[in-house]
Amino acid sequence: MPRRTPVKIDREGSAARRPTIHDVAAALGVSVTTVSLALNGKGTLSEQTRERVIAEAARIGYVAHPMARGLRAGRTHVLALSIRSLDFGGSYRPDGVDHFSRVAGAAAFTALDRGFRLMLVPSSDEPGDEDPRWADGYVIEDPRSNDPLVARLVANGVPVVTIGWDPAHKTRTAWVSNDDQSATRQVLDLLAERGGRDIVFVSGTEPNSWNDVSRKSYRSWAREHGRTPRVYRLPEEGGVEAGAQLASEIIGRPGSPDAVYCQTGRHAGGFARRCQEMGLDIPRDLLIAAGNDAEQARNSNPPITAVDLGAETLGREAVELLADIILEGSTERSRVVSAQLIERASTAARR
Amino acid sequence: MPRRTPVKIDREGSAARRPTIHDVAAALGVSVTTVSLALNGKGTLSEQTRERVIAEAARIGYVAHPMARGLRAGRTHVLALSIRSLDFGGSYRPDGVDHFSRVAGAAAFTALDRGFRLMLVPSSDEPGDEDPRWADGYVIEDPRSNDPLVARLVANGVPVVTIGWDPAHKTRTAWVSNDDQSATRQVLDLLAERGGRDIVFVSGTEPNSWNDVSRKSYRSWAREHGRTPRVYRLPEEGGVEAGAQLASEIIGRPGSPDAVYCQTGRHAGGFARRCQEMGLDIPRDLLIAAGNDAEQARNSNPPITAVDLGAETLGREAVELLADIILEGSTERSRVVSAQLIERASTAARR
DNA sequence: GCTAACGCATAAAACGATTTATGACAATGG
DNA sequence: CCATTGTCATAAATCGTTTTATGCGTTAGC
Repeated sequence: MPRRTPVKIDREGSAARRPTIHDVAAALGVSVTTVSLALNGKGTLSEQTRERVIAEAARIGYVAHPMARGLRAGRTHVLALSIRSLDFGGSYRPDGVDHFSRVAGAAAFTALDRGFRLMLVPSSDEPGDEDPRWADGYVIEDPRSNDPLVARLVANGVPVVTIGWDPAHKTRTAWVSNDDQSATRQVLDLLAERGGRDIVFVSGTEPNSWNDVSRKSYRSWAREHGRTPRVYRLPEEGGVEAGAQLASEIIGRPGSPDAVYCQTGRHAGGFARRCQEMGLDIPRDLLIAAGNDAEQARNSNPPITAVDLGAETLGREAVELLADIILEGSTERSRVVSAQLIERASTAARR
Repeated sequence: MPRRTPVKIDREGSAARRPTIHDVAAALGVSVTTVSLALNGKGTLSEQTRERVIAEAARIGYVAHPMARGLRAGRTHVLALSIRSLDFGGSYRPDGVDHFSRVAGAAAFTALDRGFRLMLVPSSDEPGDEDPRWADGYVIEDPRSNDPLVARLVANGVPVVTIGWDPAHKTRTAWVSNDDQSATRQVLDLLAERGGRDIVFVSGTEPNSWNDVSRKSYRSWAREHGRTPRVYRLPEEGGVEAGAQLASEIIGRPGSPDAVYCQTGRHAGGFARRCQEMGLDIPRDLLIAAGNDAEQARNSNPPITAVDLGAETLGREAVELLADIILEGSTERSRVVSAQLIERASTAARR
């Protein structure tokens, strides 16, 4: 006996009832098992039956109920994206939003391409937020060192891909990242080539791999080139103001540098502006470069040389990798995305 | 007979089995019905029983399986966000990303506060993309005129809140928006007050309410003030370049304006830069203002006066409104979010 | 003392798919 | 002619909830 006679009394309500697998089965006079098997390419069915089912399903616009499918099969076809650096101590941080949105946008599109939808999970560090029944896998952007969210997910056996890695546990998850070391050296080489003698490095304070690796690379580069490393650390949240503040403190004093490399674009923007207000000419008196290509770098005057981390590529590759792991059981562990050094007027050759 | 003896043989697999409603029921020796009723605040249960259930659920960390709940109750506890202006003709547009990300970020956080999660739905205009079984409601940012996605959703009886409204059907959905008319007039008043005689208006080409209303407001303002309206329309995708291009075409020619109001921040940034390259001083020779507070406005030199549309507020209010409609059956139709005029050096009084 | 009402809890039927185990029938082999 | 094998399809169990309809004692009403 069929479980329900399919639609005699059609509800008049506003929300139209979508066709179910039973409707397809009934229309063809086959069982729901057959329909499911045909649509999922499983079981042993004659090619002819399979085609008939597929055609009929398309005709009446049948799409499996996502919740029903998720419940039974344990696959939600949802990927979760957690932007760690966006949320800190529970409060929303509107800065740094440029990079985030590019990653999220690209990730969302890529997910769709691979048959997933992307869910935003602002990471509140509260247990329960990472419920594995919601998503088939997680992308975590800029995990912090010893990230608790990552730890819980991994412990629960949920596939995770990080963008950048947890500095305390590089091997715990698959990851996608730039080659931050070579990017850093490339920038420093450029600054040196353009006449930078005393190059100061300004880093952020978040304990993520981008900050870590870049800082280490700067130190070793300085050592190799017989220069004394000078590193400052500015909180990312400080933004443009923090950069300006630092400039006030070190420019025009004894030991004032002739070149600055700020990892954070906003810091670079603020630093540059303050220097100009103090009467310096960029690039004549001071070379300046930024470690990410934020709007502040592009739109400063003069525009600031910057590293384009390829936010879109990072987002896309992270999702691709995650999809490969989930769908194909890939054991790939990491992908390196190439960063692009964009030379602008702030490091132009001095005439 | 209980449906299943709860966990004797614990699977050794990696993915830990989460406790179900049956586990809670068994631990207390009550029925699953009781547990469900207690947890959802329904039915007639003694206060004592209710509390015992709640306590036990908390103790073992029970959280309802989202898919099971979604299937049975028809509520997914998911809100979908579609950024119409981000996707056009199937290709991802990285520009305009600043506003998008702020809206999305704020929306995601607000959704969590109201017990929802936010799903990103890049709107490909393909039927099926808007499957109402995925989300309890939709937020649609900057719908186009006669937006097909909006139409399908409304036809299916899905709750929709738009940010800005569909110019062809303002009453079809609930919406959240700035008061674009008063914002426009405020900017124009400022420009006039600072000595702008010949004020040109530069609009975008997307058929959304922001563009529509602002343009109309400019026209009526001009009429009221006895000035001849001059409107240019630049594609949003053109970005900074388009703005610069336009400046080349109209500045320094006969009828060259002494003030410009570009709706799009990127257009304003490009326009300003090109003017300076042509030897003009801002604000002495030309006043300039932008209709949204993009990075390009903030970081130009001099910084450009701009309208802060309050992206975070728009995202937050849209979700709040949608949640009120879904959760409380609210019949509220619209909320107006106040925009902030931010005066900067580009419209400073001329000495 | 009998019925009605009430308070509290539950059994069982959905929701819409996937998966497992099984069956019907035709063809093949000895 | 019976047993074996293979092909194709299906019935029924299951995933974990919510909801509907029902039951069982106890108290109240007359």
